[in-house]
Amino acid sequence: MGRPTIADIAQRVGVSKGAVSFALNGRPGVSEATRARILEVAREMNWRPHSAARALGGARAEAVGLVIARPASTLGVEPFFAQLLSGLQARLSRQQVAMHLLVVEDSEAEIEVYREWTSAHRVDGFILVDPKVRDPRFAALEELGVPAVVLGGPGRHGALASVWADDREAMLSVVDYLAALGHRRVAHVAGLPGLRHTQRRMRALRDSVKRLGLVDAVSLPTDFSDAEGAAATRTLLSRGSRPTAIVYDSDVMALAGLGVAGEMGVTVPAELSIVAFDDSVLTRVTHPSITSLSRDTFALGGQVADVLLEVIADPGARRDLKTGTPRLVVRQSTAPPALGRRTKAV
Amino acid sequence: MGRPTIADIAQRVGVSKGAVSFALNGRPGVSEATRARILEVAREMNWRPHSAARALGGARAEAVGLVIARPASTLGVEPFFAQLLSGLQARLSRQQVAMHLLVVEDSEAEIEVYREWTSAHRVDGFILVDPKVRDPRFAALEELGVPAVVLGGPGRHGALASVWADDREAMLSVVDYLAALGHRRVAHVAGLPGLRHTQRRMRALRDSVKRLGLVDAVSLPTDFSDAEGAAATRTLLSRGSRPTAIVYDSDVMALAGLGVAGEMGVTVPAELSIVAFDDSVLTRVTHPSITSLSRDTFALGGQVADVLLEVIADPGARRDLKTGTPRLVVRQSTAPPALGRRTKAV
DNA sequence: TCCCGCAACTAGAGCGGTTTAGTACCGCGC
DNA sequence: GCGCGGTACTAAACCGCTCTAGTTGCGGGA
Repeated sequence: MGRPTIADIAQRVGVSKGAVSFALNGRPGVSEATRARILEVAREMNWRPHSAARALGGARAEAVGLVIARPASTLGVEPFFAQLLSGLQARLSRQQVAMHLLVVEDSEAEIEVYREWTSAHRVDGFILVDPKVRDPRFAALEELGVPAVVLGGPGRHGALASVWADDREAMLSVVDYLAALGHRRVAHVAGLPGLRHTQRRMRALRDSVKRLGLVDAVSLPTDFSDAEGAAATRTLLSRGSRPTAIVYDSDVMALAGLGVAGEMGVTVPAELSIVAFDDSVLTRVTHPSITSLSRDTFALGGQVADVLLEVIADPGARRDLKTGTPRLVVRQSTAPPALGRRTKAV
Repeated sequence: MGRPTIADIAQRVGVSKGAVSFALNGRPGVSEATRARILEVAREMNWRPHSAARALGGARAEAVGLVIARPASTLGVEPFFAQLLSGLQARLSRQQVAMHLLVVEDSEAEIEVYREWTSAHRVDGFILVDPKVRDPRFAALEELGVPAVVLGGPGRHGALASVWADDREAMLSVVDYLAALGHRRVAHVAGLPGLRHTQRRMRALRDSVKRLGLVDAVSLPTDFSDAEGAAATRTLLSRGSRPTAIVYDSDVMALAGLGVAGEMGVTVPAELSIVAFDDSVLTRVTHPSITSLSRDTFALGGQVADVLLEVIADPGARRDLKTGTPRLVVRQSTAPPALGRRTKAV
C-alpha cells in the first residue's frame, strides 16, 4: 500500500471519512473517545495530510512566493538578499509557512509566474522586491487579488501592502554628515537606475546641493556589481576635480571602491571619505572599516513576513509599515577632507 | 466567475472536459481543428492549470525542496549559501522548476518536513546539504523513496545521488603549499565539528603533520560565524608558539581573522599567512587580498540541480558527481614565514 | 408518553484536473 | 451489406480531502 489516506484510517477505525477529517482537524462532530482512537490510528499508520488535496478544496497553501527578476548570478554577491531571505525564513518557518522561490528573466516573466502560482493555489501571497519606476507588477497583482507586500519606498503601489524605509531621509543624513565634515564634492555610486529607491537617493542628493552649498554632486548608476562599482570609482577618481567623498549604494560596491582607492594611491579617509548604503559583515572587517548606513536587514525580512502573513489572514487589511530609517554608523572611512589636496594627485 | 476551469472551456467550446484536457496537453484524441479552437478559447479565458488538481492525479509538482537546519540568522552571513542558491536557481528556473525553501531547527524537524512534503506531493525531490557524521537523514530519505541529491563528500550516503568535491585533497594542497613556503606551524579554524567535510579537512591536516614535518597543526572548530572565527584567531595568536599560517574554513572567518591580526599588530603576510577555504568577492577586495581555495559555487549549484533533475526524471539512476577539486588562488595574504619572529610579539 | 433538541456520526457532493472505458461515425475491403 | 479498424469524441471514475445536509439515538422537559 502506498501512503495511507483518511479513507484507510476510516476503514480501520470503523467510522466514516468525515469523522476522520473532523477528528484530525480538531473540529467538533466527534466524541473525545473517537477522536483519540482516530488520532492513535493515524499516528500508527504514519498518516500525513496531502496538501494538494486540501488546496483543491480551497485551503491555504501554507507557502508564500518570492519571484526575483535579476540575473541569478548576482544574487549570491549581494549580502542584502541573503540577509533578507534569512529574516523572512526566520519568521515564516515559525508558522510552518514555506517559501516558493524562483528567479526569472524580467518583470513580464515575473507577472506570468504570479498568474500561474495564484491560479494554482500554490502560494497564499507574494513578496514583491525591487519596485521600479513604472512598475507593471503592482497592477498585475492587484488584478489577481492575491495578498502581497511590496518591499520598497512609500506610496505608488496602489492597494498593496508595503514595508519601506525612508531612503530620502537616509541619504540626506549621509550628505548632511559629510557636509558637516567639510566635504563639498560628494559623489554617489548608485544602483540600477530603474529602481525606485535608486531614483529617490539620487534625487535626495541633488536636492542637497543648494541647501548645503555643495560644489559637485554627481550620481553614477551601476548594476550593483563590484566590477561596476570599481569602474565608477575609477572614473570619479580620475577626474580633474576629484570628489572628496563617495557614497555607495551597496556595501559590495563600497568595498570595491576602497580597493580602487588603494590601487590608485588615494588614502582613505585622508583624501577620500567612503560611505556604504548598506551594512553587513563586509563593512566591519575591512581596514579601514567603512562608515555605513546600517539597517537590520534580517529584521526587515521578519517585518515583511509579518505584514504578509497579516494581509493573508485578513485580505481587507491594508498595511504600510515604515521601518526605522537606517542609522549612520561612523567607522574609519570618513574624515574631514584634506585641505588643499582636492585636485588630481595620481 | 472565479478562475476558469477546463469545465468552463469545455462548455464554451461545446466539447467534454476530457477533450479539453487532451487538447491542452498536446496528446492525441482530438482533431487539429478542435484542438485549435480549444487552445484559442483557453487563451481567451486566460486559463491556467491548477497544479494542486494535477498533483492529486499524481503529476509532477515541478518543484524541488531545500530544507536547511541552521539558525536562519547565519544564512545571510555566508556567501556560500547565497551563491549555491543562485546556481540552483539558474539551472532550475530554466526548466520552470521552482524551489521550496524552509529553514528548520534541527535534523529531526528536517526529516519531518521531508515526510510532509513528500506525502503531499509538494516537491519532486530534495537537495540535502550539510551532511553530518552520523546522519539520520539519509535513511529517512531512502525510506521515503523520494529522489534526492546529497551535496557533500564521497560515499556513505546509501543509495542517494551525490555531488561532491574532494575536501581532503583540497586541504592537502593548501598545506603542501604552506609547507613549501616554509611554514611549520599551521593552524586551522574549522567549521561546525559535526559536519562531514569539517572532519575530513581536520583529518587531512592531521595526516600531513608527519609527511611534511610540521611542528604544530591544530584545528579549532567554530560555528562558521565571524565572531567565532575572530575568537579562534585571537586564541591562536595569543599562544606562546604562535602559528605562522592559519587556514580558515570559510571566507567570512578568514576576513574576521585578518581583522584580528590587524588589531593585534600582527602583519599579514609577513608574520602570518592566511588562507580561506572558500572564495567570493570578500577575499578579492580586502587588503591584503586573501589567498583562497576557489571553487565556483554558482556552478556547483547548477551541477546539483542537474543531478537532481536527472534523478527525478529517472529514479533508477544513481549518480555520484565529483566536481573539480577547489584550486588554490594565491593572493597577497600568503608568504614565507618571517624567520626568527615566530614567537610572541604582542 | 411523546416530542424536541442536541451530540455524534454518515453519505456523498465537490474541488479541477487526468485517464479509462465506451460510443458514434467513417471509410474500406470483401 | 457487413464487419473491421481507426479516429474523434463523451461519460464518468478517480486522486485525497473538506464540508454540508442528512440520519440516528438518546436524554430531558412538558
